Amino acid sequence: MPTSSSSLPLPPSRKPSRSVPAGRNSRRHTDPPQPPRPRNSFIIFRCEFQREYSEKVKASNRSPTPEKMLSKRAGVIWKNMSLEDQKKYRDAAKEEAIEHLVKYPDYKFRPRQRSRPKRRSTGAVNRRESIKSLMREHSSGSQIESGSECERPTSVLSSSPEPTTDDYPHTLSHRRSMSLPHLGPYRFTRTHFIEPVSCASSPGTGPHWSSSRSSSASTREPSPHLPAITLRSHDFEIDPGLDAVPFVSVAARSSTSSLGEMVALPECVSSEGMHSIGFSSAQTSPMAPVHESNLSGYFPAPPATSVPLQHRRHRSNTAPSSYLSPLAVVSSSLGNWNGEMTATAAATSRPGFMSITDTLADLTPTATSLPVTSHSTGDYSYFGGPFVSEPSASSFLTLDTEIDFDRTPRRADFAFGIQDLPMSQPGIDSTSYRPGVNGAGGFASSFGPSYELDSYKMGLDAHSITPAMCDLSFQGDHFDDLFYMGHD
DNA sequence: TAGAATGAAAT
DNA sequence: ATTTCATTCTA
Repeated sequence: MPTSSSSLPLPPSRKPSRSVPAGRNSRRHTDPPQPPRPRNSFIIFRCEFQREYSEKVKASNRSPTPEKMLSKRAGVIWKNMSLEDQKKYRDAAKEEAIEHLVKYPDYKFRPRQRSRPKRRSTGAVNRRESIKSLMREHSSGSQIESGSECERPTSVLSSSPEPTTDDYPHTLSHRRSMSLPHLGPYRFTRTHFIEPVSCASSPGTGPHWSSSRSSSASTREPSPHLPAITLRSHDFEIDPGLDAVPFVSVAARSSTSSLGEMVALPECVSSEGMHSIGFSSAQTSPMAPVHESNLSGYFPAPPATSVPLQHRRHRSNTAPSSYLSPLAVVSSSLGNWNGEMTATAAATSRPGFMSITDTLADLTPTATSLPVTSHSTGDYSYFGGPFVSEPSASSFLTLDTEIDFDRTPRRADFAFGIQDLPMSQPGIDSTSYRPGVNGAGGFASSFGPSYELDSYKMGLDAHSITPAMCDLSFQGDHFDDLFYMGHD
């Protein structure tokens, strides 16, 4: 096939500003820099789409940046695109692949292996065993024993002409989680309790792609005969599928957020930069929410005034963030950790708590088993009852907060002074929760002292982990999960 | 520097 | 079955 048919007018600025494409996963910075992978059809489309989009935005006076990123919308459009149109991009991708093959005959895709060892999904791990392993992991502190996640040097085949550079330092000293403080502010990583060891980023495997024409990949010419991307007006809307999105920005990605602060209801939050409540209709111009920069979360609309949440797309989650109760934290933690992603939407059972991440929401909510059901405020009755929703119902809720949901809450994560309180106090339990009157900081007085602990306990209960002892004495650094022994 | 999208390739 | 990484841009 003749490659060009270059009759179609190319957008003049063919070359994006990208000279070093380098995504964060890019292998560009590896020792012997490797050529990037050939783009797949969607990626090609996305590039075009983005270009088109920004042009349109520039031309018209649409909102500058309705979304942080266009990937999602590109995905929607891609899905709605006719197959023939898609095929054009697939062809383009194929072309690029061939080009790539010609250009880098020795290229081989070598994804780094940085994830933790996969869980036996069918393993049906005994809960007790799971707990023990949890204990092991925790008790080992920041040490991680298994070196299995090191990049295997084996990928350098013997066909490599040069002596392999793969004398890997098998040191585990360099961990990927350098940036992840153990005690500090939450970070959300979708790994698990313990950050995986990805050994010493040594990319090694030093083959040898003929480096003579190294940068040519960055001057990649998009295929000229791609179908024009037509952007319709709704492509500029905040969320075409969402008629009205009331959103509440709850505070505080402040790095100092403790769980205690996080449980604060938005209504309670009053410190500076803490919250804003607003309603935005996607039909109207996407006017900024009250504090755009602070917008961090979407509340589901109150049932009366909003669309049912049925039509949420699976992958759709623009919605920034939310804070979870400790209950949710522990639940999701245990869920993940168990390998059986039993998300609990328990957080939604409390007024003001937002839901679980979209990922978790994809899973079967188990909130019905949780004792926290009676906190309807009327305002957000959505949150009032047990959150039995279809999987997609809350999928627009996401959390990109700094919570590491895969980590068991530690002492430092809880509000000041909470660790000194007994586990249960008469009259003060999790159900005595009321929206605080003291604002965000007033955790103890607002929510009852044992709230978080109870919450934590309930999280465990929800997973049929019953406390052998309810003595949550804080020994060491984190909650003594060891006191909770599973039974089954 | 993470993360949003889909898909190809690898594990 | 699950992960990485192609791209780009923002916060």
